[in-house]
Amino acid sequence: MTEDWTTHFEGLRDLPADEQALLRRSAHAMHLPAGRTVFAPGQEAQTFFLLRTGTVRVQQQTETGREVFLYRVHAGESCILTTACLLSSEAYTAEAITETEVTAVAIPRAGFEAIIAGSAAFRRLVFHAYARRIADLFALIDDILSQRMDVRLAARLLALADDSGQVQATHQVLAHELGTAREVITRTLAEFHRRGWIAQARGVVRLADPEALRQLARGGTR
Amino acid sequence: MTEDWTTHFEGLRDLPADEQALLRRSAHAMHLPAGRTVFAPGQEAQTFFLLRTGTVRVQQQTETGREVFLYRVHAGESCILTTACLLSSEAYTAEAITETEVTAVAIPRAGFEAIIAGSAAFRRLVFHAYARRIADLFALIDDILSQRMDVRLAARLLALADDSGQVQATHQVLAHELGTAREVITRTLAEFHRRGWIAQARGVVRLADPEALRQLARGGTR
DNA sequence: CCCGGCTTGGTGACATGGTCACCGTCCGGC
DNA sequence: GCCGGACGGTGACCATGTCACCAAGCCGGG
Repeated sequence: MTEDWTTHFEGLRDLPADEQALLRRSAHAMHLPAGRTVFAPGQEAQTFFLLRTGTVRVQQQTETGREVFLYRVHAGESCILTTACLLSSEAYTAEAITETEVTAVAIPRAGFEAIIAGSAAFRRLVFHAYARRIADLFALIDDILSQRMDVRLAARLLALADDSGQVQATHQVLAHELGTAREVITRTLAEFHRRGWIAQARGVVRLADPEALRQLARGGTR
Repeated sequence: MTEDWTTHFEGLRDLPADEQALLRRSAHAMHLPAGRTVFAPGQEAQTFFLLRTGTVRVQQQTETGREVFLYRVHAGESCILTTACLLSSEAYTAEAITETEVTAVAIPRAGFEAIIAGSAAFRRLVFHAYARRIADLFALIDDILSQRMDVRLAARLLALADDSGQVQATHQVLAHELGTAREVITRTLAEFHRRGWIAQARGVVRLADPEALRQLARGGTR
């Protein structure tokens, strides 16, 4: 790894030269295809990751076999579950799967601990991510408890829509994202359709009245 | 603070003398009565806490005004939300309330950062707690999504029972702990009673058949 | 081209949980 | 003893989750 990848990560650019050198000595590049399992429940964390391109989905299996979407790791971020497991020497409780092709910087356990100890800036980078994700998790709990699938679905449709106002996703995928059943999505979309807010085709939802959806997502008024 | 309180915390006892001295210079004792707010949403974290005695309840308000119980901080522990907010300079998103009389060690922001930077053992103490709590949060999400109030209630009753198999709690309190409504608790307890698993009195639940409850809590078989 | 299997979506029946409204009972303070 | 508030019980109703089953489109093999 000869390239100076540290410049790709905000917060690492301004590191003192010796700390950047420490990073570069420990790290190596990683490349994964889409759909690959990054870690699975029960494994011990051995490597710290900084994502350069692509996205990774982190989800948990409940005892009843359901999959709960926890969060998504984007480019420039690290995975807090990995951080947690590395620092506490506990096994993973969730699984991570690449959603797209992924390139990342990998730092083995020993190197990670050395850098955490030696670099205040690196600590800040890691724990800022940590704190933000904790807030995300709280928001997720909030979201789950607030029920109201119509509100949650409206918000998710708006978030997933492309520039032309289309969402490329099957009911099944949407259900999975929101942690609910396909039938519920089907029913809720049917209701949206009755109101003229969306048009549907196989695997596609077209937002006909984004403003109405936005109002539902914001206000929660039905 | 002349007393050597560092011996009260596992993981701090074996600290090098200079790091212990650093700790003692920064810290001061705190004492709070029961029912006091420790922090509230929107506040900036200014002080790190290590709990010596008592318990603190951390909960979040949803937009709909509901309170979600997140976790409890026990003696010997620290509050991860505080750690997160201190390290990332973000405001609290939840509130903390003392459940009992509480004594704690308080370390102001500047001192905290100095110790984090200077002491590997202290880092380990803080981040172990951090990782464990993340796992707790995942378990909480799991718990919420698994539905089945009877299973969750059975588990909570067993956890809250004293030596004589009694739980001192009103239906309202139990509902609050599990993030549900009082009526649901009433209904579920009535069902447990019908099966002879518990006996009820005002403000008290006596576990008549803990084994049956344990089996429900474990197996999930109704 | 047809066939069969798979994916996607639609639907009704039912169980559970959350919410609302209202009531009876118990307890402690005055 | 009276009264207000806390506590518990109950029925009605709605939203969601689950199950079972079906229909329509898509695709690849023969």
